Amino acid sequence: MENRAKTKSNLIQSVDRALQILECFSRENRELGVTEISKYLGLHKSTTFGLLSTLESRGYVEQNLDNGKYRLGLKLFELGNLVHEGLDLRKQAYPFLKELVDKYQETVHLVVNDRGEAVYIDKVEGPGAIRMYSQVGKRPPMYCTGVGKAILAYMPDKEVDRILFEKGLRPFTPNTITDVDKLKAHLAEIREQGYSFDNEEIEIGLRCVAAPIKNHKGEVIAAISVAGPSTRMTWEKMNILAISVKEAAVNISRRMGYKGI
Amino acid sequence: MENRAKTKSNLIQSVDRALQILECFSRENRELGVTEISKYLGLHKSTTFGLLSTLESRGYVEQNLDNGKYRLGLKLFELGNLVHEGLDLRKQAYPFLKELVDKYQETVHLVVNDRGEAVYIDKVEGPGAIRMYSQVGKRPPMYCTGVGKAILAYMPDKEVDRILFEKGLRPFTPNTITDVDKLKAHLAEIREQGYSFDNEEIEIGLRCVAAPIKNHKGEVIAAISVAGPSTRMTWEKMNILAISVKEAAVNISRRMGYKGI
DNA sequence: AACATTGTTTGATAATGCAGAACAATATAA
DNA sequence: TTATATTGTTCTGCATTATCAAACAATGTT
Repeated sequence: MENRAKTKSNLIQSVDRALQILECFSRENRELGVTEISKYLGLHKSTTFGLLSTLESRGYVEQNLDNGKYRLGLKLFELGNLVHEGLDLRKQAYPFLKELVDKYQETVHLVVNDRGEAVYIDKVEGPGAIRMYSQVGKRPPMYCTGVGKAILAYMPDKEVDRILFEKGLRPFTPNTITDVDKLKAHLAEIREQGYSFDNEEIEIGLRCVAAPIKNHKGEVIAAISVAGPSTRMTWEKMNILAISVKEAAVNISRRMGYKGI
Repeated sequence: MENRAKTKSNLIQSVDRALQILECFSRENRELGVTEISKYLGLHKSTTFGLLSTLESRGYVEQNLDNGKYRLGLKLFELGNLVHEGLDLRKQAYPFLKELVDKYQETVHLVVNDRGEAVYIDKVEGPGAIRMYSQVGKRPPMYCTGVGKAILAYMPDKEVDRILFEKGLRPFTPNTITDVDKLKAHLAEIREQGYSFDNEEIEIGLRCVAAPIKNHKGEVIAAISVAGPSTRMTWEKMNILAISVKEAAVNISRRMGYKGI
């Protein structure tokens, strides 16, 4: 339609800083003070205060009047919900996730690719007492999770390089693949098989099987996985799961308009 | 702790505008173009573009490459989830419960609807020696308690039927409503008033006033009540309480993201 | 009672965001 | 097809605006 080739980043400083402030908050740090934030971002206290005040006036943060600290506000909840609803991938995928859980009694995840990062957008938990701990909205690493590798495997080589360089290849366990070339060979294998395993690469005792979901253009936009404790996830089960997970992923891809196999 | 008396709004223009952009999007307008937004907000096209680019660079909006339009991004989903988790009802409700106790010197309860059953999840006890005996975690009957009736009143008719059939309508006192049609008429009345009374329906000598709490979707997820011995809970006091309890419930609902009145 | 640390306010300075116009690419109309 | 309108994007100079620094007020700590 138009000239859609964005050039160099011409960002608006104050806006970028305000957004950075929002991203300071996390599960571990639900409440932060002005000084705390300004130290973290390297901004002056008064600058931070101005940004916070603006965010506050529109409900993106709110202040705890007991201690003066700030926390994320309800406006974000509202907008987040809007996004959540719009993710029709989620709607389309849900019945297939449910089916997998019912069949294998293990937790199933749905993850999307957000500019090189994976984001959990849904999960259906299995009945077992020993469960994989995960939270919707979280961003797991790409190179050492089933879903992440399933997504990486279908990316252009250049983008894979960029992501791996940016994030690094920290070893979470002895099984984590930390060598770029080894990982790339592994990704090629995944691409050929159409599914990926995570064999305790991010956490000892956790295995999963994942498969990529494609959109109408055939681009990999997401992935699903079935995850569980290694005790239950035997290799026999993993191989059976591979077929089922791949099948479910293909079905979801079709729902998203994918015309391929 | 600090000087917490904010004066005049000294907002940062560009940040405020960026936030305004986010708020342009809605269920009806999931995708908007640069020109569209700039017209709506009365900004210059290039200004809007700069703001959008900054928002995009951090994932707060994303572009539909097919038509160049923008939509809300996954970062908002991520942050919204964070807010959602932090919003546990109990934390939000507590100050309002405390306020009611301080004002009326009677025990206040917070109850959630757990798939058709009421569960006490918090209480703040009044100072009086004659107290209502209750335990957090307990599940009182729905049809003969103030909180239970406040929750029932907003359920789909079919679910009300199911619950009443499952649990039955055992008479605890001569005041217990044991007739289904009478109870349903009573629930309709509660729905109209926005609060419910318990007039010695579960125990002689115990009266209470309750009101429903709604979530962001307007669904009744919980209720609060002020309860005390009939000797102190005169009808005059009950009517005064009705207003206060309803008000507190509405305030808590807002904290839970409810946008209605 | 002295001190350190918070969030908040103010005002001077210059960096920064903004509008206008031009550009490129598409969609629509003739 | 050709012409026109409309889209998203880029560029640059000017003046508005965001920034920093320092001071303030109120609380928590020693």
